[in-house]
Amino acid sequence: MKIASFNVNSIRARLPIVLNWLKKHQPDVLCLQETKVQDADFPKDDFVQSGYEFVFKGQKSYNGVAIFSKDKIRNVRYGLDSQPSDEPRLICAKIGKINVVNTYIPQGFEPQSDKFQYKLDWFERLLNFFKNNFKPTDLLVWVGDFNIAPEPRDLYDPQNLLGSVCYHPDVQKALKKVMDFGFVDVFRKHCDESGQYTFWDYRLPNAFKRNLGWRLDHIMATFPLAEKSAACYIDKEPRSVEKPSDHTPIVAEFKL
DNA sequence: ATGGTCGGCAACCGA
Repeated sequence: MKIASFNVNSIRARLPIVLNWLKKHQPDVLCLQETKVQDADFPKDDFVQSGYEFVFKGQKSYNGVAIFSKDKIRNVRYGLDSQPSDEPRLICAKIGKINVVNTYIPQGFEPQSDKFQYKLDWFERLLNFFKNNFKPTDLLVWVGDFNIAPEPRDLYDPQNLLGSVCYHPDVQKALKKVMDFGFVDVFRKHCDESGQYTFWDYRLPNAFKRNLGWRLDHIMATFPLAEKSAACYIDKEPRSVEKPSDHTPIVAEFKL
């Protein structure tokens, strides 16, 4: 079972990249974030030949999530179970034996803002979502753009960037509380190296070339599922084509 | 070298 997560920064702008990536890697499940399209305009027709079924929830301009799967997608739910439910930020579904939760967590703008508090609250509401709907013993995978680099080795300049919205003590605490539900960072189970990033800011000149990045996209699994993980890696190849997303896919393989 | 991020969507917002 190969499952991947990719913040595409507009599914329409990234159509060829996503189609090629599916064809080449043949993941069982691909979770997307920042599709940036309302449901009526989702490019369904471009995926009918792909061999995948898919579910999605979006809005005009911002946010938006989708799940592609070879296997049947069951028990689909959108959004948190508290208000505001933020449907374009969370899809939950069951695929095979696995429960999949795909999240696009709020970025937080800046630490002294309402949006930052909203981000912190979002982690807390997500923890309640997990508590209400799952047990730590379930086969559950939580993936997506979390907008947090968990540790110093997960961003290019931890000393100078400490306190920014995606590398902030309050967000680290918020993430840890959710992890304490019973999640394992699958990437870190398989790789100790620093400099392994999934995001490079467009605004920083030659950020990718200089590897000035952040590890913001994650695959977390409950212990019984993490035990079955065989590999986890970041695929930087989609950064080498024309018009790349600012993020790149992360992939995990499970022996089920 | 006379530039200097993207995408959406139509003036700026969000990342």
